[in-house]
Amino acid sequence: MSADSPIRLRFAPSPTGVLHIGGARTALYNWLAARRGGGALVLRIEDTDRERSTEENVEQILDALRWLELDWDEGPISQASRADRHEAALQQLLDSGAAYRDTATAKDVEAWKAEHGADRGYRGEPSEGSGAAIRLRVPDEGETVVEDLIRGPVRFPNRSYDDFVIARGDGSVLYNFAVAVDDAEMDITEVVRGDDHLSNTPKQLLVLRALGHEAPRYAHLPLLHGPDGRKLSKRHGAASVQELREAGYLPAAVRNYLALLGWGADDDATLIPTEELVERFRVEDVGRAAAIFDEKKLRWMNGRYMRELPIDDYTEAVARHLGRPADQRLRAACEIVQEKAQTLAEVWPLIRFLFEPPLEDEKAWRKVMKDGALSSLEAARGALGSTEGFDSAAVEAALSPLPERLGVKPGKVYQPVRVAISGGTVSPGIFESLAALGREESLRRIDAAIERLRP
RNA sequence: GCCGCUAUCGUCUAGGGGACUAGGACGCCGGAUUCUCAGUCCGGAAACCGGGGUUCGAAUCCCCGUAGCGGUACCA
Repeated sequence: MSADSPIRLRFAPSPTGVLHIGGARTALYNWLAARRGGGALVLRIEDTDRERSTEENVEQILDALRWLELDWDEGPISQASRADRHEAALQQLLDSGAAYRDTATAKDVEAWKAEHGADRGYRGEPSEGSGAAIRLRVPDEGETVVEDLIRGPVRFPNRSYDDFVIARGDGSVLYNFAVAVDDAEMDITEVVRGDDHLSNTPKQLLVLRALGHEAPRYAHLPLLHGPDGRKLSKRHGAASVQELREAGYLPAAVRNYLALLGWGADDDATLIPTEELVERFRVEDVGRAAAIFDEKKLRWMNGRYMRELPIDDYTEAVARHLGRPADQRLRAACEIVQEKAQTLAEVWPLIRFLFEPPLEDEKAWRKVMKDGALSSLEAARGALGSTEGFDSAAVEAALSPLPERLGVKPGKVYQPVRVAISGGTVSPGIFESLAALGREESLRRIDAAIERLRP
C-alpha cells in the first residue's frame, strides 16, 4: 500500500459482553484517527467464540456506539461470516507446511515444557488423529518485532512462543489467526487496540508472514483501570457505556473525557469539543501508562457541557433521559435548573416539585418551619397574592423587602417558602421556582403550610 | 515460572538533558458572591517509585531493583 493511500482502521469488539469504557475509548481513538486522516473505519464483530458471543451483546455494542455518535464506514462485519476465507488461508498454510495438524493436548504441551524448560515455547510434530488442532510453526531462532506507534519497537524472542493453535479440532479458527487474516484482507492499515493485545501481536505477525501478507501498523493503547488501580469492572460504578448513559452523561462530554484518558493536548486544553479533537488527536501522542477512570472529573466536565447547551437541546436531552415529552412546561423547568445540574440524572430531583406535590420531607420541615416561619409565610403569602404578573422579577420585587420589614435574615423568609412549595431545603432559585410554579399553585402550597403551622 | 509493557500531585496529564522555584485540569481545603444546593471568582496544600550510573548538569538517557498490569487457552 503506497504512503498516500487513505488509511483504514477498524474497531473490532468481541460480543462477549457489553461495551465497557475501555472499549469505548478504543472505538473513539479509532474514529478520531479515521476522521482526521480522511480514512475509513471498519466495524468488525469478533465472534469466533461461539460459546460466549451473543446477538444481544452485538446489539448493545452497536447501540452504545450510536449513542456515542461514533459512526463507521463499513460493517458491521461478522468475523464468523468469513469462515470460508479463514479456511482458505488455513489450507494455504497447511499446504506450504507453515502449519501442521497436532493431536497434542494442553497436558501434552505442559509435559513438553516441563522437559524443555519454562522459557521455551512448545514445538510439536505433525500427528494425525480425530480432533487434531492446527498449529502454526514458530521459528526457534530470532525475534519478532512489533513496530508500535506508541511504544516504538518491541522485541519478542520467537523461542518463547508456542507453536500456537490457529484452528480447533473441529476446524473453527482462533482469534489470533482470524484477526491477522481479516486485517490483511480488509486492507487495514492501522490497528489501534488495547494493550492486552501487544503480546499477541507477534503471533499475528507470524501468521501474516506465513501467508505472505504485509502487516498493518500497530498502536497499543494503555489499559483503563478502576479507582482502585485494578482492572475495570462492575464494582467500579459506571463502567459500561450503558451505565454512563443511565447516569445522565452527555455523549459529547463522554467523548471529551475519554479522549483525555491517555492523551493530552499539547497546550493542556481540557474542554475540547469533538470537532477539535478530530483535528488535534494523534495516535502517536497517546501516553504509555495505564489510566484510571475518574468519574468525578467526568461529572465536572459533563456539567460544563450541560451548561453550554442551548435551552432547546438541553430540554430535549432531559426529556429523553426522563422519558417525558419535551413540552413547554419541561422547558420552563429546564430554564431554572440548567446552571445547577452536573448530570441529566440530577435534574429531576430539582424540578420534580413543578410536576408533583411537594416532597414529604419531615427533616426539612422540622429544620426550617420553626421560629418565625409562620409569620414569614404569612407575609410572603400576602406579598405574592397581589403582584402585578408573576414572573421571577415580579416575585423578587414582592419578596425582597420582607426580610427587612420583618427584621430577619433573608434565609428566614426564603427557606420556609422553599420548603412550603418544594417540600425540601434544596431547589432552584426561590424567585424562579415560584414563577415557574405559578401564582395559583404557589399560594395553594403556602396556604397549606400556614394551615399546618397554625396552632 | 517464562515473555512483555508501564512508573510525575489522590486522579487525568504537561515536560523528552539546562527555560523546573516541576505547569495545567478534576478533586480536596480556605475565602468571596448568595435565598438553599449548585454554579462562578480568588487563594492554598499536594508529585518526579528506590538505588546505581552517564554528564559540568537528569523528572528527562542507561542499568538494576521494586511495584502494577498484560500475555503465556483448541477465550477474545
